[in-house]
Amino acid sequence: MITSYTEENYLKAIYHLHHEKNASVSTNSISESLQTRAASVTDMLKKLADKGFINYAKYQGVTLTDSGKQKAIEIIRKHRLWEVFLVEKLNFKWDEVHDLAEELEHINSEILINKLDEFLDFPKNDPHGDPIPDKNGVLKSQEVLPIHKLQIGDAGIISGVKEHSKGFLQYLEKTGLTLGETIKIVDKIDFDGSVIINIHQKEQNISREVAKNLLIAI
Amino acid sequence: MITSYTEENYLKAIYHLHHEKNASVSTNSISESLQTRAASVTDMLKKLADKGFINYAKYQGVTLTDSGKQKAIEIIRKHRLWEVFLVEKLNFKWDEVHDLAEELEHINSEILINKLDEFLDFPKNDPHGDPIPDKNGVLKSQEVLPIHKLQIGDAGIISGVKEHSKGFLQYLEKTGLTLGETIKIVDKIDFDGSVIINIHQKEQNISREVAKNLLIAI
DNA sequence: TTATATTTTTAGACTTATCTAAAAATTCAT
DNA sequence: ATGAATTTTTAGATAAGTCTAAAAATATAA
Repeated sequence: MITSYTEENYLKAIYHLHHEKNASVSTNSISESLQTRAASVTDMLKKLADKGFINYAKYQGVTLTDSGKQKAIEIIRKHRLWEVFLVEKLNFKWDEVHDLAEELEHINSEILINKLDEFLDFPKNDPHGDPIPDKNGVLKSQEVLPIHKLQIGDAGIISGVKEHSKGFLQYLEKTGLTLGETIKIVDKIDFDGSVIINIHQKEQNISREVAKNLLIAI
Repeated sequence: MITSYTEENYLKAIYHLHHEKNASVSTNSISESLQTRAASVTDMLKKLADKGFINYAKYQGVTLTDSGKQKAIEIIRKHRLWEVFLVEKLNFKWDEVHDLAEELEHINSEILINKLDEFLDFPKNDPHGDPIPDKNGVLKSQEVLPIHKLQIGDAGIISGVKEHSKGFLQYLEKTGLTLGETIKIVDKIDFDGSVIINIHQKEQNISREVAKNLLIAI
């Protein structure tokens, strides 16, 4: 079943929203995520249901069918492989690649993406630490937790972000909180939710916001 | 001025048609080249004229304005750089890359394409021998002639094709007529327009059709 | 040079993805 | 559990790019 650029963006958004809240996805949440009016979302949901990509009943929110899930994972695979290409081969910074990958992910060729995968030496994660599905759509999810869920004394490696905005990524870069660094929780401040971590043999304070969006593999 | 995917295809088509016949481009020739009805072409020509990309007067055919020419050359630059990438880095064959480049050429980022150019080490020609415009839109056209315009005794290097169809490129590949090979004209047969050339120290007969579409630098 | 053929344009319609405004369904709070 | 707030859907409209059918302009040929 052929999918348009737009349909692909809806499927991807539904996939991500489902994994954020682990529940059926509401019209409004899609509307917000795609910056599109709810009325337009409803129209598209009907279309995607007709094509068999989602389970949709009026007013009940949606879930992806198997074929919808597969499509979404294909697009995510393409997005993340292009991001690796842009950072590793073309020397883009990790905060510059999202929008470009957003366009490249819609180029439609299985051969192309598999050859790109090979050229990049079958990377397991994209520049933000997110796992890359393999050519069969298998996505191995690593055990990660946001910093604010760790206990004092816990240690681990920075291995992903929950928030992908340019601003956040640039902040992390500037303060040395980059993928692969080892950190340890020194203290958690109840008052404002901030966390004191040890990184590079020094103590560093991290705000609640950052702690919630920085993922650690233990 | 922003251009849609479709507008870009029209501009590119007009550019190529103009360089084929060296005259103003007719509605019907665009219609045929894009596989779109003439009525639709007329609509689009009005739009492109409004945007300042073409000179258009009813029934008179069109020419590109400076800004239209610039847009067209940008797209051609992107198309040809992506073709080099696909062949040199991803190991596609020269007859497999056209359709993919046709999609990739519409990805809109000057930084991306300049970084790609650098990554590929600033190639001068694409895998079919066509020259790649530089980042300022300067396109240096090499002195090339189709084989059927050469005289007996002339020699040169195969450096491009006029016809880009898969079938033709595969035929050339199979018979060893690839870019960079040196050839010499041994004889020209008036009867059927075929040409006998010397290549790899052997004589080889080439049909009129092939002779017309294989370009030699002398 | 006038009739015929060809090319190009106009007119009106369709599809996709979007919008606004208003109606309907659901959820929430008292 | 019922009235208010929120969410979702319906109805009708718009823009981009395409189409067919028919009219108008241009080119060609006797």
